[in-house]
Amino acid sequence: MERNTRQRAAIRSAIERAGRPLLPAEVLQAAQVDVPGLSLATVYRGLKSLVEEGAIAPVSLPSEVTRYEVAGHHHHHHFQCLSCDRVYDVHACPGDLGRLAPPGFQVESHDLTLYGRCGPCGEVGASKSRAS
Amino acid sequence: MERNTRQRAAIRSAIERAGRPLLPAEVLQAAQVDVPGLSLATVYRGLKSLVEEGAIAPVSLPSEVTRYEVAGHHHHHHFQCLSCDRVYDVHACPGDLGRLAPPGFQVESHDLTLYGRCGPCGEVGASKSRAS
DNA sequence: GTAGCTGCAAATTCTTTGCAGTTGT
DNA sequence: ACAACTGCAAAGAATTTGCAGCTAC
Repeated sequence: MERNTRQRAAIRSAIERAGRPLLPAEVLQAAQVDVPGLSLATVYRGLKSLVEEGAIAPVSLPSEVTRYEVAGHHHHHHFQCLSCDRVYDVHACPGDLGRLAPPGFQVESHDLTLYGRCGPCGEVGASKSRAS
Repeated sequence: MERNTRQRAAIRSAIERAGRPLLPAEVLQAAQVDVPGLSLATVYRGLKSLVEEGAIAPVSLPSEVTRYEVAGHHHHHHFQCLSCDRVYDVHACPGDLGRLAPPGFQVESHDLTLYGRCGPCGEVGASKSRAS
């Protein structure tokens, strides 16, 4: 079974504090506040085991490296800001998409990603400035 | 400007014949029928320049390597078979998704991916057999 | 005390690039 | 002719893994 190490706690805590899906590199940076010597390999191993125990969930978007967020949200989708690249949860769903598939195709699930300008970026009118 | 080489013609032709989005490795395999010595590096270079001249379009799905299909289709989405991993076009769209975003978020575009069992796989009941 | 964890470095996978030789136009 | 293209091998970027030492239980 899993042990309760400082590293694992720091990884989990970093994701919980963020409130939005984080990249492995962002998790590393945030978790190094608690555990300065933390390595990226440990972050990857921690992320994998936290996903397996159901504490966090992977968020995979087209052309993007997999991010991670706290698990337990119900079915939801994501919004990616075209300006800062940050990803946000969208707790809404068009629903009933099975009818869109070609005849003979059986739909079991779906992923939806919205793209545009997020609240913070819309306010300041920043153009393609990376997230902090 | 671009030159008309056997390699480029073979790459383009492989994608046109497929009728569905192909992985770079699938393009290589299909194009090697025309040009046996074709290298993967040339496939990548050819794909990039064909995208730039608008002949083909990249298809990027969550957790998947970018595939390529012929350009010119109007707005559409994709279906990925959970059994054979192949990707198909879906010429339908739920439309009007801007209302799903949080207040203050501006939606400009969206990506939708359906998952399930494709026609061919549904018929034979194959379980997780890779595409040919 | 010991099995599981950690950091480091090396290995993997996918994609890009440098280079010297080849080929359209 | 000459610039664009090609194959090969090496370089990159993201992720995984082998290993020897560390640590929670």
